Amino acid sequence: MVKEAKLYDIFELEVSVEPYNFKLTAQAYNFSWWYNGRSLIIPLDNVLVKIKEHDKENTLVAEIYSHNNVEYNLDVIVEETAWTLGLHENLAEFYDKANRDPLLGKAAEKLRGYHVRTTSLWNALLIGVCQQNASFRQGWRMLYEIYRRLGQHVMIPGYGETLIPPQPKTIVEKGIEPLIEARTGYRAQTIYRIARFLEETPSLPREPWKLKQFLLEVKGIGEYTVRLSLVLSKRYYEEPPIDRWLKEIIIQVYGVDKSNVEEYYRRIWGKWAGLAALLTTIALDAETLRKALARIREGRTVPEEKDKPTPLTLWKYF
DNA sequence: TGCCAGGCGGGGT
DNA sequence: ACCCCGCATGGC
Repeated sequence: MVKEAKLYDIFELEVSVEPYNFKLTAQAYNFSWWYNGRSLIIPLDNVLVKIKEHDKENTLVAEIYSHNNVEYNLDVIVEETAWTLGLHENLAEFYDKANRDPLLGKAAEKLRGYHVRTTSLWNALLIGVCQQNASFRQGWRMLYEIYRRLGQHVMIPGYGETLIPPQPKTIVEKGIEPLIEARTGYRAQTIYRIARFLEETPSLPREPWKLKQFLLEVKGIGEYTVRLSLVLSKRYYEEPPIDRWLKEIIIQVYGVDKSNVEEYYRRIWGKWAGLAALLTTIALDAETLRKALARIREGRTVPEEKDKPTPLTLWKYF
């Protein structure tokens, strides 16, 4: 039985940073539950926020929905929505730098204005774990199966079916079996441990570097997963998530020795390293390493039209 | 059909 | 600070 959400409130948001591209921000690494080509759904703690572009330039219109009677503070919802979309984040310096980069130069033009659309730390960790030792497509399928089985399906008028993603509490209650059924393999144990850890830890450190040390205590969370999760949930870009895939790309593109990859990458990107890493996956359609390297050699370093899911078209398939 | 994929931990040296 | 292996699963 799928519940229907009701409209509670409407507000507008001004896009005051330049560059900013709503479409790219909304569609990248998203599922059809939360993006349909026009509207973006952001599931917040108690409500669902539906956002689309206004006829007026640099303006977004947002509607607040809920499937049960909730109390909420409008100011808090507005602030959380603006944070999720990165409406106060100025990436002009990043895109200017990226324009001059041999790998990201072309993509920086096409994707200019893309911002990280943040998600909760818990969701970000889930994304990271599903990417472990799997292809992009396998990882996102796992995530899709987890959400589909354990999330709460809700109808939004004028949108269709959306989903409130499962919280750690749900995972703890239902145990690892649904995670195994979602074909997560040995990652199921890690996901379960993360859920229990977050349930049992009442307050986490605010500073990213300290938070990182906490999270690394959980068996199954390593450097890559924790860094990616901090990029996706906190916009903490200082420490780039470099996996086997990006490492080999860096070695070949910049001609650095394998022992200096991270040091080099952090030197050229500075405080934008994590964002550059993420943009690289979008630029190359998250192709597996062999194909990604071939595309770089051919100079095809911008997203292409595909008949299969890519970071920008995931929402058309799942 | 055995590899291998956007990792990780545990074990070695 | 390295190197190596096993690990669920799915796709060549």
